[in-house]
Amino acid sequence: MVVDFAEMEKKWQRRWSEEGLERSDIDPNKESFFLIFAYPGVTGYLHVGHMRGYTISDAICRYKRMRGFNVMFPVGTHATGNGAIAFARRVERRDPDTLETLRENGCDSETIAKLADPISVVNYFNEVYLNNYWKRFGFLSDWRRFTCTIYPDYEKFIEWQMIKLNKAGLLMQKPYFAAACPEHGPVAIDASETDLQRGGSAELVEYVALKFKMEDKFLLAATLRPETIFGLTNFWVNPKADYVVAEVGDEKWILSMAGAQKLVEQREDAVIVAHIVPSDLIGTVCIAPYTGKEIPILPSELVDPGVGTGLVMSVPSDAPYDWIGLVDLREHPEKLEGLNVTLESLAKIDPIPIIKTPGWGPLPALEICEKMGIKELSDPKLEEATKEIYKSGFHRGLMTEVAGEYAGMPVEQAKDMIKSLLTESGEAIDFYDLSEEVVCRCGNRVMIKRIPDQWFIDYADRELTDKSKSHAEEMSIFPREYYDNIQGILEWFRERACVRQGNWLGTKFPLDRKWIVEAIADSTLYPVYYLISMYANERLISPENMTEDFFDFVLRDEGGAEEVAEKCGIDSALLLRIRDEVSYWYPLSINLGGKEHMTVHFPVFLMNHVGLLPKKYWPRGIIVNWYITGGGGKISKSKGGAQPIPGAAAKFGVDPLRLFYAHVASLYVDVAWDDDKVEHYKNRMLRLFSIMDELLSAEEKPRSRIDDWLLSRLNERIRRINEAMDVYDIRSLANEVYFELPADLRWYTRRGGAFRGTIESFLETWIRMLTPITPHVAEELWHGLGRKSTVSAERFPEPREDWSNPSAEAEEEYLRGLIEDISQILKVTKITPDKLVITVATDWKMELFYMACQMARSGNRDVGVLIKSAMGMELPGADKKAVLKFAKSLMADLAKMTDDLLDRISSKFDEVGVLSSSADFIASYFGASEVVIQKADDEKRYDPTGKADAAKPRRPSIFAE
RNA sequence: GCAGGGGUAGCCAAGUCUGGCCAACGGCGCAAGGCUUAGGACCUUGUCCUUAGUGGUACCACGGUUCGAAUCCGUGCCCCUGCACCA
Repeated sequence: MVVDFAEMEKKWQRRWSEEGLERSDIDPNKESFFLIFAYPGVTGYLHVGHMRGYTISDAICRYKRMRGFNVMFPVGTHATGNGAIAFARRVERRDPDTLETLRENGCDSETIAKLADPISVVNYFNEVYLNNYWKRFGFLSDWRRFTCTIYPDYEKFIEWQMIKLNKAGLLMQKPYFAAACPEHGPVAIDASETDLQRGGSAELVEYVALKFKMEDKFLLAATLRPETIFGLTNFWVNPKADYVVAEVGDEKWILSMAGAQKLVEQREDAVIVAHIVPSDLIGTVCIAPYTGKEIPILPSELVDPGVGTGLVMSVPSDAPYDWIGLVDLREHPEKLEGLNVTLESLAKIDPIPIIKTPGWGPLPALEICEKMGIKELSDPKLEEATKEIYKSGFHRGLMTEVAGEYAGMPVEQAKDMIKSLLTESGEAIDFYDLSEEVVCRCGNRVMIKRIPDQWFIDYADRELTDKSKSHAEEMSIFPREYYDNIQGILEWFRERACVRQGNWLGTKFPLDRKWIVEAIADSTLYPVYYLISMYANERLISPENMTEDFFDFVLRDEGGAEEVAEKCGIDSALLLRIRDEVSYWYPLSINLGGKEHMTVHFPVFLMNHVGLLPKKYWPRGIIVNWYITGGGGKISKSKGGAQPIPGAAAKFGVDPLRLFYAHVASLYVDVAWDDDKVEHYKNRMLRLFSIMDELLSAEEKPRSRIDDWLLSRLNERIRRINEAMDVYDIRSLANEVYFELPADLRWYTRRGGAFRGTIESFLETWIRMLTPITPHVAEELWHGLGRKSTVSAERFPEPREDWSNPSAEAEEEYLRGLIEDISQILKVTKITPDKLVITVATDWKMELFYMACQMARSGNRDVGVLIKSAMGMELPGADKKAVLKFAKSLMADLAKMTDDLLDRISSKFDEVGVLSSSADFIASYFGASEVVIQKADDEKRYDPTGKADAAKPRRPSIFAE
């Protein structure tokens, strides 16, 4: 079968657009359904995996539309941040990978030339997403409402949001420590390294820097383990490093040059005033904070001047590096040459037990070095040893008696207490650093900078948190696990920095225009903005009209129409129209987004709604989707999927892709992309056309029992599908519609079904059900059936009483069970049957069976009672022994059955009748020339092996020869 | 570190909340047959062991609750994901 998917897609998309199916306007007679997917960030081309969530969104919306809802499904893009800037920079410096990607995606050189400008990048990709992705995939989205976070009208909306947050008391300012380049200001540290030359995976490290008194100055040692001060034995200085004196207030601090530069970023009052040579330090002593202990200063080349403050306090009991450092000096006295340190003084240094950890002796560092055979400072195992000791000591260790008032306390707890004690007494300061070297694009080293007046949104606010949590309980949140987890996430969510400076696209912060609103903060309330964007896009309102009063009125029902209209300079009728639009469509029914939004976007989306909009506008649902990946994580070339999205659409067809997304797995697991799989879905699509052809061209036969069966099955599946879609289980819909129903159809045909009326009813119903997932194919088939309407605008089937036929289904199930049994027997015996004898149980067994069913249904499954009643019954032809035996096995069977099954099995039907009318079918199925149907009590029965009496109700005995 | 998810037959993947039509949906792969005769198409049957339709063994491992467990509880082993100025 040849199907030109591309042409078919174009044809129907044009038709939908002509009919305006995608447009969403108020209709007071219909209930609204409003779904968005979390808009993508504009950072480059998307790949086929990204289309999964979007496609599911469209399928859900199409389903809802067909169920009679008035559906709103707008799309937009998120351009805030540095993604577009980074992209433009790559184009500007003609990065080969970037240029190749652009060309692969069909971007001509003229366009490429324009993409050195970030705004052009945004505009370019907005077009790509809209035309090459979303429209290409047949989405029925209201394109008039498209918006982007850097549009001037959108920015007015964000300004309003920030103003309202402030008025609601949800903004606050406090110091903050963030990565920054000394020249270019704030930079983003992330793996894509858009701002950086290297160091994208660095993390923020919070040290405590302890002050060790030395004459009139302090040595500043950064540590992660302040609780180990009790085990201090010495101090480490790198004999080759560059040290300086920094003046901080009226104190003089000594630290490495690099450390001092970091210090300057973190404290405005710090100034570097002098250099100092390491040999002036080594060999002298300093006084430890808190304990007041005097300790010697020793050399160690392992002290990295670039890490922390470039000075290290030594705790050989628990730090393998420190222990081996001492060992090293003892064994290499030449390292002490020219330094004022004697071997005798070294020999006096003994590790002090400070932490008792289960499984370890008093000096774990010595122990682990021994165990792992570490003897040299150059041994790479030192790192592992350090981690091991730290992990077990921190989680399970207790402070020993040397810790004074902290003795016996868990390390985890002592650490925090000692830290705050030292910082509060001025004996230590917080000191921030990065876990690895981070270098800005400009070549400068990125450091942690103190931002004294950072703005935050106070998501820790008690009232806001509580309201959000209780509202989340009322929402439809999928999957179930996330419904449960979101409670904890909302509780955990703290203040969040909401503005930033630097190289960044986004809205200027209205309270202080030196800031730009950060990328999560401007993407929380936006679903409601789609209800306004259309008016801005159509130039009915302009950004100047979009004042605080305007938004207050349309989003919060505040103020009088006339008065507000005058203030913001637009017509009051228009103002009312926009407000009505909001109140008709809002709240949002579903926000669908990827799993990465679970701890970031979804909570703030919810809390901003709760904090700023009236309760009637709080969102109703969230769906989280997992990804299509390439086996290892990213989409890879080996398994396919690396091609641009339009290429995939051309290769496989849009509908096969849509079916792949919907059926390959539930939304809540990651799935690897696989060309072969998609290819199979394509075949499945093609098959739909031939199925219809075959059905319609078959020679008609009169209506029979199998017609009842098919319609009843169809009806049951409709019921199941609608039930599944109540919880957005799109995979179940796909499974029933694309796999189960065709299987039913095959059985129907095989059983001789070919009644035109049934076939048309079936097709008509089935094609409607194909529409949400594979709309183009559905339209094509719908018209192939001679319908003139667009099926996308038709109603989705609902169960109908007149199709339901439980007895027809029961009969067919009985027959299929029998066929299975016969197959079993033939398989085991390897008989090719010429004659099949099927014997139905005797009447008295039937009678007993029904009675037992009645008993079981009324809750009585006791064998004794059954036997007693059986004995009292008149059962012609039955002997007591047989009755007893049968009653026992009967109750054993019934005991295992569910009520539902009991109900079904209890209804009477005529086994002999069903079998007689199917005898020909059974014969042809097995290629037998004769099928005999008989009753067990038939005197003329054919029973060469004496099996006939084994027949039970619903389980006839079988003999083959 | 903080939080969360998961281990199901050769592979992917339903089922687990609400225990019982579950030897476990569906797909893929494989085998046989059919159709057709080069099309990666389609249809049928089979695909844990055993067996005249029975029985046994199975849903990471071990233990428990129950008349009954893939499903509930406990312990252990293994894998994965997200984490805030990256959207």
